[in-house]
Amino acid sequence: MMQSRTHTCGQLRLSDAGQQVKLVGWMENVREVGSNFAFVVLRDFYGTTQIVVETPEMMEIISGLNKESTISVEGVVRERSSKNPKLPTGEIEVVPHAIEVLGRCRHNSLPFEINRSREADESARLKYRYLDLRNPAVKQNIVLRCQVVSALRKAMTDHGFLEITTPILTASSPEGARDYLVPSRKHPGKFYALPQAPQQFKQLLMTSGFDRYFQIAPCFRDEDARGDRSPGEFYQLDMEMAFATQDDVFAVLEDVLPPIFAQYGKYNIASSAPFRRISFNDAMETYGSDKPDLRIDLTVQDISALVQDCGFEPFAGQTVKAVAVSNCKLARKAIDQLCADVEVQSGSKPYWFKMDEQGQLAGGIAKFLSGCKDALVQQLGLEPGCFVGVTAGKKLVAQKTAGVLRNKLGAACPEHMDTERYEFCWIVDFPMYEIGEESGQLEFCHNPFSMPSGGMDTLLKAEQGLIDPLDITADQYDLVCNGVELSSGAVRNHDPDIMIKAFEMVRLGEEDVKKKFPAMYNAFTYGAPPHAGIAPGVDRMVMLLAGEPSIREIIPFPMNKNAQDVMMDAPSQVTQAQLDELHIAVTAVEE
RNA sequence: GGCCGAGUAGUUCAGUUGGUUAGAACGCCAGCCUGUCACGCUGGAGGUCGAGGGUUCGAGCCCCUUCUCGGUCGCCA
Repeated sequence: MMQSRTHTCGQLRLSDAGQQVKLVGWMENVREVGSNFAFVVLRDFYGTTQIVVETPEMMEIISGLNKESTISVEGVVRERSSKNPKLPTGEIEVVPHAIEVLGRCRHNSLPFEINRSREADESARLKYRYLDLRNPAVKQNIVLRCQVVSALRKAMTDHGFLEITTPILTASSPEGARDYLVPSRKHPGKFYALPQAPQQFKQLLMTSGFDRYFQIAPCFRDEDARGDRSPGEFYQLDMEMAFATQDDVFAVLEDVLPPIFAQYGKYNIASSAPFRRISFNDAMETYGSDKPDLRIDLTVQDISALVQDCGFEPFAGQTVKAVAVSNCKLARKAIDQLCADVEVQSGSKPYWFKMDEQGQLAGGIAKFLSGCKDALVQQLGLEPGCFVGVTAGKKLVAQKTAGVLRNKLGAACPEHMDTERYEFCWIVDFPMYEIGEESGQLEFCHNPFSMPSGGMDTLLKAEQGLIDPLDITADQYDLVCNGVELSSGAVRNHDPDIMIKAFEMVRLGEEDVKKKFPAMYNAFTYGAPPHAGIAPGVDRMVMLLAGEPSIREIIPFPMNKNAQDVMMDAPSQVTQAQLDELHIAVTAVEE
């Protein structure tokens, strides 16, 4: 029976000198100095400790081993004759009298060097994720994730929320993202679906009388990946509150999140309650985005009226937006690169000009603007050294391009962006309906669960033509932090009559509501509480806290961009027998 | 699915106007080294230049096709 370790590799200090100890871990490095003398770096989860091998017997064991083998070391702690102040354990070393090989590493060269794995090819990292995770810098993000999840659980529990798990095998939902389907063995031709979110279950819990629910909920959506969106599966801090308003939901997160962000974040400053509230329309108008990064002090201004007729063809009859940057030190080359980046990301070309030190408009499109210089100077508050980025197009295009431009300018001009903090805001008053691009008709803008602001009255007025359906807002909100959409939430529509009316606006009716959400609709006819909720993305929160640009850095075992697990080889082929049992005929199999 | 970028040694990369035997660093192997800690020194092995086709006397480099990975847009109630 193996005796347990007495200490971890991060534990021993000078005060332990003279002690008999047993350490276990991975052989991270061996530095041979002379033929019978070597330093071994032993690493475990907690740290590293130097082992000094001084005898031929110990040397023989060590020299026959590849790096990354696991060993146990029994020996005596000794003060180093040459200390390393960079290491917590740098004042001591362990002199072994027994070394046991626990798990020999059979490979004398690894796919990448453990401590430099972050520089390695990402496919290799994902295939050998278990090696990648040995890198303390990689592992630390996963530790952070655990700490954050734990802190969230505690905070939610402290606020009186119950964590309730909801089914993973459930029914396909007709709205939203593409479902992951699971074939049913007992019911030929029928399928379960993995939940895109526990949306309907949590609303049913409210109807059941649970007052405050939360869950660190796995969600599954078969949609393409992004840098900040993992394909397939992700986790949400899903929550819902009965008899609650928008303000009640805001109050909970304004209480829960800032301390966690300040404690676990890369930056230790987070906005305090109450977070700024910005209407969707204002956000689009002022920041060119429904997820504005408030760390950037630049805003978007409308200069359509001033420049539409200036003779510059792309401005004619279009909405024109400007982002003015005072005291801008960007070189011409940097400006060109920035504009190119904006065009790639937004799909629309930005323009620019600046005011030189003599107070003249210069560069870019300046020559078209001589006729409206005074008006521009006044509206944009131009002074010598100002750079002005300009976007044009249909209103939404001009806004969104200006939003991208604003972000790029913020990143390029440090004096206009304080990166070292977490700036939260709520985006509120989202439109309930929009004109669908394909259908050309009125459609739900976001989700049909949200309560139209003003309830039945608003819908009736719209029906009577007293208000434009496009002006109807929903009691729906987003939580945004540093330009990242952390979450969507809403006051739910708990009234079957208002639900039907909301559906009628988009040419659907009671039958459609019943068909799409049978359990929820029926449940609401038995007396439902008004309720509201939200579901911040756990992965994105951890990403922000870790300061990582890729979501894969904060997921223990991430899939690649094409939704493959290259380590486990998923998705993979299955046997014909499995398919037969599930009543599935695969028509085309590629190998 | 569209657009952009990348693919050269185990790893990270360089490779000029198309021209001799494709280089460096790290890692690996061998030797030397008794206080290293990114140990050092000397030497060595290691390449289908993602794949296929084409142009050329000659292709890592130019052209076409294709595959893979990443970014971005579409998509994500």
